[in-house]
Amino acid sequence: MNDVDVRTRILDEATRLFGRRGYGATSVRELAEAVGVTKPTLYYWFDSKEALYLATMERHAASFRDTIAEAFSADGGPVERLGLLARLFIERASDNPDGVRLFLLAEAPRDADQPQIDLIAMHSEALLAIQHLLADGVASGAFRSDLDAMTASLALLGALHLHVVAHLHGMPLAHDACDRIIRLFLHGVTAP
Amino acid sequence: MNDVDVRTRILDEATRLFGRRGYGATSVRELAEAVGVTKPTLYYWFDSKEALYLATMERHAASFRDTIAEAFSADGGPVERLGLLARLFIERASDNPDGVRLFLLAEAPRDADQPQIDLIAMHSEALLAIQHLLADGVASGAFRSDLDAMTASLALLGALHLHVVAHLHGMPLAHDACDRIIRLFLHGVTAP
Amino acid sequence: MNDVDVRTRILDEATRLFGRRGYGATSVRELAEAVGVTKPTLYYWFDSKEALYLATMERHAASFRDTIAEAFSADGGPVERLGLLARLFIERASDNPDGVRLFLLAEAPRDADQPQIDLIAMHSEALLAIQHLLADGVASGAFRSDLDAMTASLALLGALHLHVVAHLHGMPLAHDACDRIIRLFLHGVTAP
Amino acid sequence: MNDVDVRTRILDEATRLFGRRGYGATSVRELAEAVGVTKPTLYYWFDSKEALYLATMERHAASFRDTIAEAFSADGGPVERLGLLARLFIERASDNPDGVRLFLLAEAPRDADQPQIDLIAMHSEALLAIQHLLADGVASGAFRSDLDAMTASLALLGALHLHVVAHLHGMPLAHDACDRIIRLFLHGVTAP
DNA sequence: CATGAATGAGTCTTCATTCAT
DNA sequence: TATGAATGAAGACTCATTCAT
Repeated sequence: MNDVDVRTRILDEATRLFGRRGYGATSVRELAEAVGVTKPTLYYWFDSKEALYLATMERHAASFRDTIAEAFSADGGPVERLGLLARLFIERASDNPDGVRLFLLAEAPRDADQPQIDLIAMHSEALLAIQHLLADGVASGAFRSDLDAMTASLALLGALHLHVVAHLHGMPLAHDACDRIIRLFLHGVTAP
Repeated sequence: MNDVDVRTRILDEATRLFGRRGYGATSVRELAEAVGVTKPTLYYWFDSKEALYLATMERHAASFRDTIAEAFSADGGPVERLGLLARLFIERASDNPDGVRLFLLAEAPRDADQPQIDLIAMHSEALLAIQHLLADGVASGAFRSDLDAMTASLALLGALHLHVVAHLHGMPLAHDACDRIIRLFLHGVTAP
Repeated sequence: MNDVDVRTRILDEATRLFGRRGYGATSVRELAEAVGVTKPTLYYWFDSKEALYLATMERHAASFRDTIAEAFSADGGPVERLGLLARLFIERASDNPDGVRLFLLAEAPRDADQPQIDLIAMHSEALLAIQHLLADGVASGAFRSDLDAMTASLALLGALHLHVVAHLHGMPLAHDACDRIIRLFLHGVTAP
Repeated sequence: MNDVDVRTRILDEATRLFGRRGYGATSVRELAEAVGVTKPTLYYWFDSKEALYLATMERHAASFRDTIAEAFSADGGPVERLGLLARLFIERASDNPDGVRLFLLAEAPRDADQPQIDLIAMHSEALLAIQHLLADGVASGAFRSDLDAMTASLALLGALHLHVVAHLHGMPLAHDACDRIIRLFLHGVTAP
């Protein structure tokens, strides 16, 4: 039907459906129908539903890691790079809502039949990057010296995260939303 | 078996299981076995699996609303009440991990068989409360006058949220974590 | 449909179908249709296809054990009791061809998905009984003193077994077939 | 991989797997993997799974027929040739357990999807040979004149058969097991 | 000769739900 | 109130087989 190769089309549909319905609520039949192939074809390319799920997650985890790495290794001071990271985070997430939903639905600790994927484990790369940038900023005197890097990194990532989630739920995102978040992160709410 | 009434025991187990496995992955049989009753008994108390799910969600949404209201209507200035809200948010979430997971797994937009429950809709009460507190603070001159309440409320709630999630994933939570979050929220990371 | 209880009807059909097609070639769907119930009903009574198979085997193994015990504990000398055992063996087998086929198809050592049931293990009760009777006969002077009980018991049981198998394949069985087998077993083929 | 031609390797593996799992429980995929070829290759050499099964059976039936013919046409009197037949029967069966199992699993009358192969039909060559030898013995005065050839042939073959089956199930076989069987067959169990 | 890729029909099993008691 | 027994529909997965290359 399509020109893209079958494996990729399967992964694309898996992202979409797992992201919308969740792992348990997405049936292999639905997946196959959505791709336009038969179930055995799907099993020809992936060993099991679980293997397909993990492959889907891994594909997006990799792209997420790239985004982080890109911002982290960019030129500029800590402030600029934090801004870039925020911008990229929100941009990529907005461009790829299915991928985001995929990880949102995997967010909770779970057991039994849903394969173990850890949003926090995945986010921890971003957390580490942010913590590094913060440390750089403290070293350069840009950030307060008593800064608690863990709290701050969780706060920034949480802020970005919830903005994306709200956006996915229909809230419009101002064109300068990132700037606002970063500005808040830098200066807080207190009146000068 | 237990002395608590059946309906409550069903709701408790539903919270636990829906929160751990998700809606789709939790079977009515498992639920009945976990409660120690037969399936028809379960259907005697709740019309359907979906009705049980909604009741479970509602019970925790109500308790969440109470928490927010409690903080909102407390005595003290905006800063103190923000601090109280943060403390209560994290306290109650830590005390009730199953309830938190229940909403985490429902976080994504979905269709088909999972009943519509909206984390953002639920959080929006907290968002509104925070925005009110922020507006009070702006009015009283405690917060900067150009404060963007939406951004700030999402940022604070996101920061709290991610702390809780990280905690659920095993990260230890410092006894003064809330204070740190609030302090950061008030003053930002920039060196004075 | 029938008056007999469902569990028994399932076991009856399972004997028939497993005995005719073998374990692997008999589908749960076929079984359910043959019984006149739905598949879930079948799973209500038995945990799995394998559990049903084992229960079916056990039911007939028990009846086989009873037959052996009946002959073994009858009155009379070794010769008479051997004759009775032979007669019962062939009678019961002829009356219950499905049960016999069930064990015939299970005869080979197998692995993987077919549950382990051992024709020899089952026959070994008969072998032991025969060996006891032979030992009694040797003690009483009826049988030759240098008799090899293992060889003789395998020979007698094998002779009976093959007669039954041939009968199941359509060979008519003379009314005095048992007598002939026993007579041959007692005196051999050599001319006096 | 091997030097033997593909067709033969396929037949060898088919003997092994059909003999261990049975026809229905052996999948074409397993067969292909065991041989080390792809499924289409297997279909290049054999028209279908059933055709492969029949070819496998036929190969061993032929070797069985040869064994019988060899004993039957040997030199010596009826007694010697009966002994030879017994020895060859047990020898060849012990040397080729997979082939024996192949026929054991096919032993039961069946319908539907398992191709019709008849252990009795196959054994009947041996039965006829034995009956001929017995008739020779009666004619020569070696065997009793009122001998029932059918009963005796089934008895001898059954005795041999069960010894082989027991051996396949792990029972050790005495080096002179054949002699003991034949001696018993000739003289019976009765004390002289 | 051999294969990578695909399929329609089937496998065993579990689902949420119901009904007579 | 509660249950033992049952069901239609669907679950994930595998079957023997084919076809273009």
